[in-house]
Order: sequence, then structure tokens, then C-alpha cells
Amino acid sequence: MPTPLKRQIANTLRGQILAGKWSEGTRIKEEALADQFGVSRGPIRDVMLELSKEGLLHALPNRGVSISRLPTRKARPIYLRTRRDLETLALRDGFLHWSGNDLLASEKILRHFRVAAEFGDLSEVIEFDVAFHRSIIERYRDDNLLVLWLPLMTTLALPYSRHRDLMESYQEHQDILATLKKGDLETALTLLKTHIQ
Amino acid sequence: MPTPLKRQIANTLRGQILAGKWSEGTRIKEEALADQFGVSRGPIRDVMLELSKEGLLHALPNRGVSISRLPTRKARPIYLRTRRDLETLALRDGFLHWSGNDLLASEKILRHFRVAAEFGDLSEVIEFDVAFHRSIIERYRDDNLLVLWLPLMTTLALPYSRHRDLMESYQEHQDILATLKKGDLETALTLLKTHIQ
DNA sequence: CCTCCTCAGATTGCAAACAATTTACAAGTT
DNA sequence: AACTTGTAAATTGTTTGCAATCTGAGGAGG
Repeated sequence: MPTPLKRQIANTLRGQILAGKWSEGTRIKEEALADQFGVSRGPIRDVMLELSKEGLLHALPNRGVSISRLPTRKARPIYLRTRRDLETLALRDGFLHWSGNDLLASEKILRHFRVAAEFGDLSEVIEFDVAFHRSIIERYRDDNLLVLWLPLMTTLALPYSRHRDLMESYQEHQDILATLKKGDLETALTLLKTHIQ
Repeated sequence: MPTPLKRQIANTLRGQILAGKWSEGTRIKEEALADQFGVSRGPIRDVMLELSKEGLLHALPNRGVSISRLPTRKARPIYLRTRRDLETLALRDGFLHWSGNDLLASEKILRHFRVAAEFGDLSEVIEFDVAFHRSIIERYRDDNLLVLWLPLMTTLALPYSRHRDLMESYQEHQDILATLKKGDLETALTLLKTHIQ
């Protein structure tokens, strides 16, 4: 259902939440966001419901949404392993069908990633981090995979540390893509696996 | 955000879709559903977005939603193992805090399950099947867990076979609950694991 | 005969007004 | 002083109407 405008709002908000713009439990009001993005409450409601289903927001009847709490320690290893398995599957079985355009699209994402990292814009870095991995999943062309992967990705990114070295993170992604460009799928898979943890 | 009415619509629709009321790719129109449930398009949009995020419906911009296709063969084992791990975690670490009311609530679900199974009402059986497992997850009191589990559960239930023996399925759930009532957590966990496949 | 365009009908996307619910604070009672 | 009750403001839930987009059939041109 995400029309470009709605998807753009969702992406921006996702990055801001993951970057820690609001603290845990902060209540988010529909009208305030509607004013901020210059739209009515309708599309904002859709975005809030979407982010709720990704685990970023917690919805209560008649009381709107608030920023979610972090996942429990015990659940995190299960999430990590599952995300690793899904992305590995998507890359291993999907890479055969990648076109030259797909590689160019990923390169474009990483160019923006680098600029955001150099500038120290955490919420933008997260946006492009998600976008890079998302493209791997999407190219597998199984809608269910995306549906299951997205909440995993965002939940795991929730404690995205302000102290993480953004340029180092960029370099890891760049290494994966460069290896793929050489056609060395197996090495890229190994890099991807060690990257996701 | 799910207010009782909205959640009820979502549960009913989920059961109907999983029971195969519509075939893959069938386009679902907002207004038709709104008339069927006697509400306006607003809440129906919310429900459709919710079911899209669970993987039951596939949304395209300006073209509404259609019934999702089945997941690929290769992804299914990953989904199964993850669902098993999540439910096992939730039951093992959450059972300590189950109250007498929790056991009674699960018994109530299974009473309805049995009636629906005897009557052969597939969509209702699925509703209560989901509800039984959902309650295990919810009692762990980690919102993220529910968000990640729900799409797994529905995706895996998508090919819910018309040929499955509904009473046998009921009996498996009943055995798990009866074992829990005796306080034998470890045996219940074993039963749960073999049940999820 | 095929391709491309145009245009009406159908359907979703968005906005604004109204209804229902919750929250916060103040007044009254025990 | 503590607790309940009542009322007004704030917020979300729902409905309705309009705008934008897509679909499909029919005709013009190659």
C-alpha cells in the first residue's frame, strides 16, 4: 500500500526513531506528526500502524502509540541468527538473478551511506543501512521473506549505538558489495554473516 | 492501536484467508469489506494494512491488496525453527508467571477450538489455533516477541490444509495444556516442539 | 493485423468534520 | 488527608466527500 509519499514518511520516521530521537516510552501524537510532515492524520495513521507492526512503536487502544522498549536479552540471539539465515538465503539464491542495475542501485545506496557517515548523520546512516540489506531481501522476490525480515531488522537496529563507528560500518557494507562485483559469492556470504551480529 | 472491534475484524478475516476463502492473487476491495462488516473504509484500511504486515495480503500502491502467495520451500524450515524457538522461549521463561486465570483463559480457547473442530469450521479452528499459541507468546510480556512471532505464525499457517484432521489438532493442544496444568513444564515443552512442524 | 493513444468507469489516496474515549484537575464526601 | 465523583480539555476512532491514480475498452494511425 505504501505510496511514495507514505513510504518516504515511514523511512524518515524509522531512521529518527532508530537513531534515538525519542526515548523509550515517549508518546507520539498523530496531529503533531501530521503538522510536521504537512499532511493530514490519515497517512500518518497508516505509517504509525506500519511502524507498530515493525516493532518500533507500541500501540494501545485509544491511547495512541509510544516508542517501544528494547527486546529482552534472551530473545536477541534468536533474532540475530534468523536474520543472518534469511539474508544468507536471499543472497545465495537470489544473486544469480541480480542485474547490472541491481549492483548500480546498491552502489548508489552506499554512496549516500558514505556521505551520511562522513557527515555523522546517524538517522540517515540507519536509513541507508536498512535500505542496503532490504535490497538483498527484495531481490529474492518472495514477499513473505520481506514481511518477516523487516521487523527483525528494525528490532535488532533499535539499540543502534551512538558510539558505533559509522565509517567502519560503511566500509563493511562496501566490502560486501565489492566482493559481489567480483562475482565471489561465497566470500561475500562469509562477510555478510560476520557483519550481522 | 487495535480496538476490540478492529481486532475482531482482523481475527475473522485472518481465519477466512488462512482457511482458503479466497485463492492466491485475488484482489480484495476496501468498500466490499466495509459493507460486509458494516463499517466505513477507514477501519478496514487499518485491518488490511495489519494483515499486509503479517504477510497474508500483498499491497501495491493505488491498486489495493491481494491474497499473498505461499512462501518458498527453502524459507519454510527457517520459519519453522524460529517459531519453535520463540514459543519455547516464551513458555519456558514465561510459565512461572502464569496465573490461574491464564490457565482458565487457555482452557476457554480450547473449548471453542473443540466445538469448531467438531463442527468442521476450518476458519474458526484456525482462529483458535492462532489464539492458543498467541497467548503463550503474550504472557512472556515482550512486545517485540509478539511482533516477530505473528507474521511467522500466519505465514506458516497459510497452507493450512483442508485435509488436516481438526480433532487430532485439537487433541495436541489439549495435551499440551493438560501437561501444563500438572506443572510438568519440561514435558509440555517437548510436546510443543513436536507440535510445531 | 498490431500498436499506441484516449477516455470513461472503478478504485484507492487524502483531507476535514464529527463522535467516542481517555486524561487531568478540581470539588465534594468520608 | 485520602478517596471518590464530576467536568472540561486533549486525543484517538470513525465517517464522509473529494482528488488522484489505475484499469480496460474502443478507435486512430502505422
